[in-house]
Amino acid sequence: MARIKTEKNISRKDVIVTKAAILFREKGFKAASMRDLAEAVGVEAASLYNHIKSKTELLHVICFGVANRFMQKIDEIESEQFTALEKVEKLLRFHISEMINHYEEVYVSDREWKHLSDPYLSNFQNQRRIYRKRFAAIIEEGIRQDKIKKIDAPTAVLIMLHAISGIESWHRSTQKISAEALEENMITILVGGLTPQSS
Amino acid sequence: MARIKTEKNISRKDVIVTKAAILFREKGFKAASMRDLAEAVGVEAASLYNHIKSKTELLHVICFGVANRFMQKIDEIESEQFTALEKVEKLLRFHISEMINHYEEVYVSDREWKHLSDPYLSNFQNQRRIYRKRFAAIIEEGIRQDKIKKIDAPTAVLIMLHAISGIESWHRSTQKISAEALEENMITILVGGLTPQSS
DNA sequence: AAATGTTGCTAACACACGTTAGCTTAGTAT
DNA sequence: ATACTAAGCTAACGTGTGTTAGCAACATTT
Repeated sequence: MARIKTEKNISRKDVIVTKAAILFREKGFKAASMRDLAEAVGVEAASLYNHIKSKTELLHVICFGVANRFMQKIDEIESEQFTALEKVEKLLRFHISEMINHYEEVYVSDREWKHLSDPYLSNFQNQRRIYRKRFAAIIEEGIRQDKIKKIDAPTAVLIMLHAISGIESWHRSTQKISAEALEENMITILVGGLTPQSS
Repeated sequence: MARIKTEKNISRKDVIVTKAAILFREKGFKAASMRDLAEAVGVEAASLYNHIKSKTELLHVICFGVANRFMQKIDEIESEQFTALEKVEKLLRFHISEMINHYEEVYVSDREWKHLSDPYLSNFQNQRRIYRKRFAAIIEEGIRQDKIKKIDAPTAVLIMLHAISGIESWHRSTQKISAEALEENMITILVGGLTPQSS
């Protein structure tokens, strides 16, 4: 009888969620089976149900865990006294570090949220829409103050968020540059693309 | 008995592939069933197999169709006499217009290629790797000529390709700006992020 | 009109999936 | 030691999946 190993302050459910994120990332939510997950955890499939309600619950936990962290961060940044451009940069750096350090969860939340079922699905989509609007509002503030190029703010948000999700490729790459170098390069290109001095 | 409607020069297989791309985009490859596809085409599931070999064949056709168009374009651009920055811009504009005009196929090729099976899978991954290296080489050429900022070229490629895949969100958005405006905004931000005058 | 290939249908297969029921064993508290 | 809960196991369920076999209807050529 194989027990799920736990350390202090880490419940068996947490272990399952973490392994699920890895699996969902590499195979996709639909293609990853509970039997796959069970094997990764070192247990029979049915045993998982002593700790979780359903496969979809795992997706809920992952997606909303990530979404909440981003919401909390934008709350924090909005309430502080920075220029619009500094706020954008701080937000970008947070996105980058989340993508680097919580790769699996962020990736899954980004790509697999479609498979949420409906009370959760529309909730998630709402949060996402609101987040992007708040991000766009910061950029528009910068435009009004002539600190950011006169561009379409929602488009800029869209570019940045997706650009950052490209870290996925970096993660799997064999010849990686360092995480710090990656972050600086991204900031250079993305913030550089916003500031008006250029061409 | 419901026949698949065809127009001139469009085979029944083409009709199926096109509908499959739409379905794979909105539900994901694994979640879209052959019965779903059959319904979309207006036929029974088994009848599809008079035109195609397997579900995976549909994914092959979609993915390699897209990949080949990009390969052909980069061949063309490399062989012409432009500055590195012009080449980058041309490539970006091609990506953008492909994403706008062949949304479903490009999106599926981008997100669902993982579900290819192995002779095709590694082939596809190879093509992708090569394409990105060639793109990066163009950027490095620009850096050597001091026309592009001293950044890590593979990172720049990664940012741009993923940024463009963000057009997905634009496509589903209700209050869209025009396709032309979208293209100009993206070029402004992305090319602006490369050129050295900024900050 | 006959013959032939094309395209569809129904029925069914084998299999993988998420999940439940019922039971056993391991750990914890009394 | 005893009782209780937590966590595992085996077996099995119902359902949905991709796909095949065999047959009927249509379209096209002879």
